[in-house]
Amino acid sequence: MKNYFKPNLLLSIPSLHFSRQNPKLYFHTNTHFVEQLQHSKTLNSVISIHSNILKIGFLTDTYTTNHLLNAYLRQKEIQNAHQLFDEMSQPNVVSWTSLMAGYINNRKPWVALRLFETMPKDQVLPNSFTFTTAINACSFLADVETGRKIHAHVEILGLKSDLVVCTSLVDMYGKCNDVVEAQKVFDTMVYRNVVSWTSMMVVYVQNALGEEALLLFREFILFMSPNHFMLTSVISACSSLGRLVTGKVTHGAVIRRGYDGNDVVASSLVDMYAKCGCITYSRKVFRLIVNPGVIPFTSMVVGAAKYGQGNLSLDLFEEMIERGIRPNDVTFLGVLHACSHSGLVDIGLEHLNSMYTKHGIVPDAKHYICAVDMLGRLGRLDEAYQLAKTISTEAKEVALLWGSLLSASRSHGRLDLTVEAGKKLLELKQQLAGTYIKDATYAFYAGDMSSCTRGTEIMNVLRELELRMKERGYVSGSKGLVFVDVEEEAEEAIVGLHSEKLALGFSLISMPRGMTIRIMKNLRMCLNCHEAFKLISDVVKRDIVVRDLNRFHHFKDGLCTCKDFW
DNA sequence: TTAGGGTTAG
Repeated sequence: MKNYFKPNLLLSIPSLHFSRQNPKLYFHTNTHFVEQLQHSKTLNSVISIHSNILKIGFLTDTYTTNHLLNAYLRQKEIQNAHQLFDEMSQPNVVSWTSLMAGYINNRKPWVALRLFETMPKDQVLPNSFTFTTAINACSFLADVETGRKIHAHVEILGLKSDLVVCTSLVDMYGKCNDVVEAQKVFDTMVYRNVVSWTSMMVVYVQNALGEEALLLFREFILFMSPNHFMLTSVISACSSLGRLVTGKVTHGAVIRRGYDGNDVVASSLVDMYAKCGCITYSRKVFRLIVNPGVIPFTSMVVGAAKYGQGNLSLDLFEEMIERGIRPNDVTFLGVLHACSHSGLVDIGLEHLNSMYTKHGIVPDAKHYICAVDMLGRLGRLDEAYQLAKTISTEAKEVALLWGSLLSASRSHGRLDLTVEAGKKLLELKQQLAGTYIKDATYAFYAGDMSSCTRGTEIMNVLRELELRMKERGYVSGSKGLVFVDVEEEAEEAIVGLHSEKLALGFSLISMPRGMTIRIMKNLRMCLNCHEAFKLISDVVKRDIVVRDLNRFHHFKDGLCTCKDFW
């Protein structure tokens, strides 16, 4: 703590006058320090105030020291804060909770949990603030087991009526993918506000239950007004469902309420329009952001890449570098995706190499898988295979990797590598066989329906759909029914439509854990859409909400202000 | 009355 003792430039009053024997002076000086700490903006100013507090002997006062502790934490000085905490004669519950929160903000939530366990041994009992902080740590760690234990204590101690504690529980269960438990907490909450409703909506969105999120929102707006946090979640739900019209309506609400200047809201809109096939709208919204940071830029880079506008994607990447915005791992996924789909393999590989050398980002399995895909598409299969063999990652990604190579080998007539990739997929399937459960994942990849457990069944239905479309004059080809997701071929088909008018109306039905089927809007022209949805829902045995695509007729470009559309 | 909850890109 040597750096605490900086020259005292602020106060030079003899310490004699500041003893507790002079309560009035003591109070005023104390208030003075607290005010200074609350307004301290730099580490130097905090150190300086700390030095003055030490001189006058106020460090024995827990209230003042807590302010000092938090001033260090605001400067991200966790080590200094912890040392100060250790030096405190009587740290109270506020000191403990502050330090715990400090560790969470410094990305060390496990230390916060350790402190939480230690507290009672130090004769300090946690309160609702401490519980919220501990639950928050579990949320960061996705540690549902510890979360459940803390939840049990919350029930025992009667903290169940605390709005903030319950909201953090909803959030924690959601981050741990336990939607049922999150919903239980939400349903039994004594009080709810816009934050708790938003938390529950986010739980749904992050667990692929966008429809439930929108239903909850419809309930919410009956008696409360949404803020920008909530509208962002609604937009996010629309993105996940491909609900363009609802997204536009929400955009209208954003503008009417004056939230369109908010970067986070704008980023969610950029993403939503891109996912709904309206890259032009994404660009419009993006260009209205005054100083776009890494997230809106990445949304745009990824969005453009996905819709085949590789050059736009790469231009945006260059622009962000020129502006001094540091890209991250997600940005590079978008860049590699763009190169892959524009045939720019060597440029893509250069970007992959530059990730670490120029930007200090270590590429992970996702980046390498993207590179394998990129090489495979262009027929550089031996390089792709050599690279693929070096990648070790989790099962889901392994399937993606070898599925992609299988598809590329097949289309380039490389029987040897087709067999190799097929073997790898088969091995994986055998490994996973024991873990399959009823109504679980239907992961299947373009050009490889054999890897889907009900692939034949699904293919039969899709063939039937195509047949019926043909009966109504539809000519099969790249336009029309697009049904296989996960792999990019599906997206290429979307790009194949080119016309924004057509791409505007595709509907995306996403189901939990992997399976997604897309139906293009022009299917409606060839086949009764409800019929198509019904057929598919029969196959997958899930309830799919049938969307009335005819509604698209009622909306033209621009914003819809129909409030009750949600 | 110093400490606690929700939003965006893969």
